[in-house]
Amino acid sequence: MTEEIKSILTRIAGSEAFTVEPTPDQKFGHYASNIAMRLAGKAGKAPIEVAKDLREKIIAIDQGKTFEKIEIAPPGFLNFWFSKSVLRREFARMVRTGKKWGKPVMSQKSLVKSRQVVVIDYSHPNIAKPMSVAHMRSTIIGAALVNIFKWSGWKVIGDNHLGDWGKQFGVLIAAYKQQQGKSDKRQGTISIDDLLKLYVDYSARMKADSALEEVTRRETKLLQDGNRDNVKIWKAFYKVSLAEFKKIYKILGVRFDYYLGESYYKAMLPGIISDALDKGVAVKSEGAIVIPIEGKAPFVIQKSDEAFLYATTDLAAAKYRAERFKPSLVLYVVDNGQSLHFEQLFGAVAKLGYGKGERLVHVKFGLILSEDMKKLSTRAGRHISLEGVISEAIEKAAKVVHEKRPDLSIRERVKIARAVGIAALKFNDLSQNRQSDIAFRWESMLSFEGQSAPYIMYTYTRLRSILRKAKVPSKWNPEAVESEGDFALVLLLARFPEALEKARSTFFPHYLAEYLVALARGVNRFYETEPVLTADAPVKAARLRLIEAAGTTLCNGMKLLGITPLERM
RNA sequence: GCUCUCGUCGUUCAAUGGAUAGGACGCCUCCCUCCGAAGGAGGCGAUGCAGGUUCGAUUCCUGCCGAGAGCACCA
Repeated sequence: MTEEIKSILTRIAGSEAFTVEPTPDQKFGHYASNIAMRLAGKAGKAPIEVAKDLREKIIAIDQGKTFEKIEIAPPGFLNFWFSKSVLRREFARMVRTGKKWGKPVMSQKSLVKSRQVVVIDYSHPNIAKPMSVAHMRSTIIGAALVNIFKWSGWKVIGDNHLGDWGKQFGVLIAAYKQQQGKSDKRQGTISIDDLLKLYVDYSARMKADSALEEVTRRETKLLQDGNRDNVKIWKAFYKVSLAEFKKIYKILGVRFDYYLGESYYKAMLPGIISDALDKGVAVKSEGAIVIPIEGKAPFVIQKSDEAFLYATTDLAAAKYRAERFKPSLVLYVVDNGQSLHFEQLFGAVAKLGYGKGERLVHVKFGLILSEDMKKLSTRAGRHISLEGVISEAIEKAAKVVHEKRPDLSIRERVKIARAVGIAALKFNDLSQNRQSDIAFRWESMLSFEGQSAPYIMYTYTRLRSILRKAKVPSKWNPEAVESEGDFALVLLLARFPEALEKARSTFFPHYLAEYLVALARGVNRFYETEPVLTADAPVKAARLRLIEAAGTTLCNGMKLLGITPLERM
């Protein structure tokens, strides 16, 4: 509907930059434009005068077909009210589109031809460490972006770039070997928690004893050179960890197309170095090999002991992805703290000419901080396990469900608690601007009221409940919608495609989350004031259709954010 | 020291140049005779400080105060 206004304004005023947006208040109309204020400066006229002029021209062209009313508000806003016939047409279009409401319309042919490819690199936990709440953000934000891009018609490659290579394994292998040496207990099954303990203990001792640091460096190099013992130990750690991660992904409902971890690229690393040297992009410096980046610290791609770093791996991954997937867009869903690394990486990729024409974006997000706003870190032992958080969320949800719905079977209550707990957790993350840090607070993270996933889910179940009581008739007439409440809901539903597109193009899922909250609120208001089941037959038929459209939209929106819609709760 | 990010009701989060700064939690008042109160209606309540640009600034620029992150061989 924004487009409709934009095209009319463009026809009249040319290609001047202006905005058309939903109004902050119904009394300012349905949509408003700032075009008159934009044009006023150039025309040398008062914005109000320009607005008056535009209004006359639009009315002359439109003849009342599209707009019921156009008003001018100081200091020069043009406020538009769509005519009832346009709103009914839009409503009919939603009903016709059905479950695909919000999907961009594309013919099958143009879809195949123009289909864009995006690689989304997300989650990437470190092998041998339990996934923490910090990895959860990348996983949840990444998964939402995967869904949103897929729904928008893109070909999506979801890749889990596991941290399964590098110095941390030197630490672990050194720690592990030392422990083996001490107790002659044989290599039994090792859990991921054992690995964490090994890592934390050894790191602490390493701080006090620099000789241990040296051992670590040696073990890292041995692993990278393919030493049999070290590779064997590494493989065992890998297996244990991945099984653990997959358990959590299953609970979260997240799937990856690929698990191309850092180790996957190890054979390509020497080639990257020689390529960079051959192209004259990299130089030797202080014994290491670096790629200088203007205005920034140089990008070290080989250490002075000839070992590789994750910078090297990231370059190899960038090259590999460009060649294999030919994406037009690559998203790295990684926390803010690594901004410099990605600036360096993108600079280096450009110099090396990998993936020409593709856009690389660091989709950065804030850290999850502890309640005292300090950084959560594995090394400091302040680790909060993701599994613990998830089960606590589900437990808390279960308590509420048992209280509110003792009439349901235990089995169903368990199912509801699971869906609600996980949704609350995800939504807490997705409803916030991803770039800001968020404090780890149980109360807000597990909120079941107000601006939360359960609020949206609950709204949906109420819609479903109405639709269970009355079948949606196949015959209906959009002319039957008449009240302000009806039209307000139609307008709200009409904004879904725009909210979705904003979330997609900016890579900020919270635009979609916020929209869903607004829609849920609109729906709750709607059936507070507009009778559905008791309305006259034609109105009832139309309102049932409206309820159905709202339900579909909520359902689609929730699924995109990774929330499982429930029939009742 | 340098670079980047961020300071919004008591709390937490929105608002990337627009209208009376929006929601949620908490607190106060009211509402279950279409579905199901995990709901709805109303009230109280905020842009760190000082300048500047603009018709218009939470938003852009400068300085100060405060918080966080990063600054080549960790990931």
